Amino acid sequence: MNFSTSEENYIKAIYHLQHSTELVTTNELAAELQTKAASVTDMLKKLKAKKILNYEPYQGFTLSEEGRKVALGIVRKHRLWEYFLVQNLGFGWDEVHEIAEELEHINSPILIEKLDAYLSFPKFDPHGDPIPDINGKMEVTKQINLIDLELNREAEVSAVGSQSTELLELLRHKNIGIGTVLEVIRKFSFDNSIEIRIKNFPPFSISQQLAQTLFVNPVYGSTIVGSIS
Amino acid sequence: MNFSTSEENYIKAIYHLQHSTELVTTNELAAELQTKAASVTDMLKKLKAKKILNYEPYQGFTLSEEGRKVALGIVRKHRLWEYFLVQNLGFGWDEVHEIAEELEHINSPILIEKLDAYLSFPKFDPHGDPIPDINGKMEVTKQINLIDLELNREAEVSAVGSQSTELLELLRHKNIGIGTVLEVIRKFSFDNSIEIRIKNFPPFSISQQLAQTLFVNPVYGSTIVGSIS
DNA sequence: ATTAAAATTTAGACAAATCTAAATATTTTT
DNA sequence: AAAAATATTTAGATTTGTCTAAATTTTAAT
Ligand SMILES: [Mn+2]
Ligand SMILES: [Mn+2]
Ligand SMILES: [Mn+2]
Ligand SMILES: [Mn+2]
Repeated sequence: MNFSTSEENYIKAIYHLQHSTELVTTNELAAELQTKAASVTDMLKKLKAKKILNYEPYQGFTLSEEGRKVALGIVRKHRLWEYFLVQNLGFGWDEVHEIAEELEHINSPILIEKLDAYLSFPKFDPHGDPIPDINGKMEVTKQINLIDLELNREAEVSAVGSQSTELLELLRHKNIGIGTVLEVIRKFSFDNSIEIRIKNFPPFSISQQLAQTLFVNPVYGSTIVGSIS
Repeated sequence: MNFSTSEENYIKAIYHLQHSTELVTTNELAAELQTKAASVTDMLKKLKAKKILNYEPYQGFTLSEEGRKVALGIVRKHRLWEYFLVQNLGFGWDEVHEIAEELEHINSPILIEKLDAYLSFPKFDPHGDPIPDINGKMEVTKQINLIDLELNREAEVSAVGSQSTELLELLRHKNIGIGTVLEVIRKFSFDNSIEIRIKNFPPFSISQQLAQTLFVNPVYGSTIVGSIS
């Protein structure tokens, strides 16, 4: 089965929304795609007819098994192209999302397999998100939100929770990227800001909003103040 | 000004048709795009309104100066992507046209400039066609049609006149590609077939139809039987 | 349990791109 | 120069994707 660019954008958006809330609602999807609820309803009917969706009027919806496979295929294309743009063409990680948003709709399975091989089968995109393989399988990372990282525990930034230009611009300014090793020095309850230190740099503080979009992997064996042995 | 995929396909097709006949006609364009004359007329009005076309009803049409620039931009994208697909991803030169037909519509000037640099600014695509630079300038080759090549004059295949799968499949079977050095041994007036020899291989003959789609550059200083000095 | 608010769907309209069939203009043949 | 053939345009319909406004359903509040 083939899908239009518009259908693909809906399918991918539903896939992403399902990660937070199991059952997706019409308004959520309309907000995500910056369109109107009525347009969403129209597309829901269409996708249900194509057996991509489990959907009953007024009851919310989820992707069918088939729909999930389609979504993973689009995510795979998106993230492989992003990897190519950053690693090969020299784009910054904050410049590639819009372009990948177009490239993900190029329809050529053989192209994607050759691209994947050319890139040596990368497992993560420039934002730390896992790239599904041709069967839809991808690495699961046991990453945690920076908010939940214990004090004085070194951790490596593994992913960011949004691709907005504004966020990526801020991260660039603060010299935080995928792979950055940092630790949390203090947490301030007044505004939930936290003070962090990047390895070999002076500490500085970041807002709660920023901390919430950062995901990290604690570095194995790093010093935990007060821990025994 | 921005253009839809459909508008871009029309603009590029008109550009290509103008190479053979200065003034393009509605039916020619309809045949080229495999659509109906009525659809073409609709689009002609639209493109004229956007000042892309010189067009008066019933009188044929040509691209305006602006239209030519737009066309060259699309051709540039198409050929750069083809070059990438063959040189970097390992596609055969007969497999890339359809994919480039999609990729040429990705809208990101910076992407194309970075791709061009990544490929080291190639001057010709895998079919021997010149790649316009960012200003629309491209190398002009003094290539001639194989039909017009004098006997026993070595020449290098520089371009093919069509990207049809059928043609490229036949060329592959006969081991003819861009860069192949060959000479014409005999011409048969019965069916206008010609006998050629690829360097270091036994001679064989090709049909008139095939010879007409091949363009060659005579090799400088090659032996011309019967020529003086 | 009603009422009010919010979410969702339906109805009807619109723009883009296409098509078929009919009308009109141009070119070619007699 | 008229008739026939061909090319092109117009008229009206269709599909896809979108929108606004109205109707309906669900959820939350009194
Ligand atoms: Mn997209
Ligand atoms: Mn990404
Ligand atoms: Mn195209
Ligand atoms: Mn080409």
